[in-house]
Amino acid sequence: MTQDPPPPPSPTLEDVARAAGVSRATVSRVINGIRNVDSAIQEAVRQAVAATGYVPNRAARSLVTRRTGSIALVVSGAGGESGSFPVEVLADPFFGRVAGGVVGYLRPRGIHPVLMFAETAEARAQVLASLRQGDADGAVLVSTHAEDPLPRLLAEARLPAVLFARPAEPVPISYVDVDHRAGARLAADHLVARGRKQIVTISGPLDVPASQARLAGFRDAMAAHGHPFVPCAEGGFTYHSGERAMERLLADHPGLDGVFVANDLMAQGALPVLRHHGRAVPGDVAVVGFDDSSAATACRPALTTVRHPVEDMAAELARLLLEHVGQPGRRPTSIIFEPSLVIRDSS
Amino acid sequence: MTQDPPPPPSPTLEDVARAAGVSRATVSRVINGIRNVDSAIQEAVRQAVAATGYVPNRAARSLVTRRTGSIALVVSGAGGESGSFPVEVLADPFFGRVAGGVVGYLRPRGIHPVLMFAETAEARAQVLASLRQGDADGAVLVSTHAEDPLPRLLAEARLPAVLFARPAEPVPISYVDVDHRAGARLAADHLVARGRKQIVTISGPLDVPASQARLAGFRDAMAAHGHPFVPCAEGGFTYHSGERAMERLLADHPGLDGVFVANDLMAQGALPVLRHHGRAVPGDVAVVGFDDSSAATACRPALTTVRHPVEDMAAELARLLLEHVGQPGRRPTSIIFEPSLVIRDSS
DNA sequence: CTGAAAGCGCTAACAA
DNA sequence: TTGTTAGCGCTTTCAG
Repeated sequence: MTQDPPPPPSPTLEDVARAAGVSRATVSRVINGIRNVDSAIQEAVRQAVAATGYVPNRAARSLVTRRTGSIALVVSGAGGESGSFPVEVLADPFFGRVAGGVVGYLRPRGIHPVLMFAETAEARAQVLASLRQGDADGAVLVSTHAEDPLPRLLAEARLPAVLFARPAEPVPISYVDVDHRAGARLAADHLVARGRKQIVTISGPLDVPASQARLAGFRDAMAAHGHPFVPCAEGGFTYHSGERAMERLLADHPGLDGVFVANDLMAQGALPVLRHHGRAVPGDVAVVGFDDSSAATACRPALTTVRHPVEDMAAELARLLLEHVGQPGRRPTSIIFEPSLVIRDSS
Repeated sequence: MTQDPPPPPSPTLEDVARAAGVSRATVSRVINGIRNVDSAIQEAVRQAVAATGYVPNRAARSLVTRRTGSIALVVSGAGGESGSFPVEVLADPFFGRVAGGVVGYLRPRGIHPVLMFAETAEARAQVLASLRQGDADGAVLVSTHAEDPLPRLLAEARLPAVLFARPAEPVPISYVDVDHRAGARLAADHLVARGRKQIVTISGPLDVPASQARLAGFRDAMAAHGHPFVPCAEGGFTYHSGERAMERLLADHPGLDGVFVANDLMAQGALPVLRHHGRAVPGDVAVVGFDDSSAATACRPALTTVRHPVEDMAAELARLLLEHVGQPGRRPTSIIFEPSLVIRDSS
């Protein structure tokens, strides 16, 4: 057993107060930026803080304020029985963007998110308990699947929470989302403007509201352009599902000359399949993705895609959550962002 | 201003004690699983806990135990001046695997990591302060660049911390790493066994110890096979840098028939370049990657690669950290994992 | 404008 | 085996 000298106890408010020759209360006021403190004293306190190397103790503060000052970033959804859910989710570029947006907003405010996963009933219970116990003041939720029970559970527990994307069934909870229909319309208009005649689409999983909206929006827009029927192959938002869907479409509609793929990752999978079947992109087939994720620029050719402002949305979500934490009675709000078309080389 | 009725105050130990007809201390003992409590009483307490819906208050507990019961997952390194560091890092499949491994170990133990980023001096200071004020009991550090000052800062502050990968300069801190040289040797042996004669390599950034070790290990093994000189193009572990490096190598060594790429992401970038230049893989050129990340199976053809057991390593790292948190004086340890070769279609 | 004092909910001696 | 008690470090009335 090795032993180092025990670390010196860190200074407390009391120590600072003594060094500054004032009371604990005064030091506390200065530290918390409360006005009504003589500026000479403020200065003295600041010096004492610097001299002692004082850092406020979070636990003590939380105990009295009943706030932890941190928030949870919860990834929820129906993961398989495998224990690998966290790995899969974290490797998803979409999640990375959400987390990045949340962190980007929170960090300047000195708060670090607590990462939690809720893919099983047990994990959800753990998350709920964690929040009730005060691991965080509220939660930013990202669901990977529809029908996620967690939003409702959080709302019922009256825990501050906000959602990335509209829930499948209405739940009294704030959320941000992108206008999926409008995005799909952008893609449709673009493919038609490029003179494509046999246009098909690869959708996301149809139990997800976002997938439904993208498909419906695309079909509506195509109908308005005089294409009442658009063949569709359902994918699962993964690279491999994109490959498979493209294979199916090519088999059923060999003459296709335009594809709208409901996310970039599937489009990344579709591209090699097209090439393998001798179709040049964009020469023979124009491809439009959705998201404008890192996959879009990793593709060859680089993907024309509908930009989903995920980072901005996530930042707004974090802002909303902090607002809810600050005013517990606040009514839920939803904010819808507008997508835009990013034209690259695939169409 | 909307108002809901204020939420009922959550029950405290005192409430449970009253309901069970015992003292706070006894309830505390039961909750913390301390023996020496009459089983009848234990049962009564459990019932009272269930009846009241009691959840222990973390802040109060931390205040006295001087433990938060959570750990920080810190991503460190020299990010650019852009504020997008978190987004970039989180989108990296490698980081996802590390985080997944850490979470996989921690979650069954009821602890959720706090996510922090430390790419600038300011951010590092914030991380240090955060740890000192008790946002977490210790830190798992993942550095994206060598010469990261954070490991040393943490060691000097005597904060429990562990590292993924050996630091560039020695620092008294525990870490896990893979045997990079051995992995590179595996790749060399394999390419030679496949009958390749003009073998080249794409290395990672050479200021990173891991990159140096992979390159050195590869060259040593090739030398042992009678190839004293192996051309190398330096990359930056990114998709695009892999493309560029492959272009350079092809220009300088048009006859190359085998490539060892120091990570899968760069290999994923190299593959389309080879195809574009009319080289079939593995027919004309055999390609071997490193990491066995998700990129390896997303490639076409699927990548033969050196498996880097990142998740297992990360889990071990989390275990090590908890050990250090538990015994503050504990000496640093390092654990080296063995890589293995995963043969797929690219060689 | 500043200080004194109470107490947040819990654990850990120490007594019994 | 159980209960009593003293704080952990901080914020926040309430006096002054």
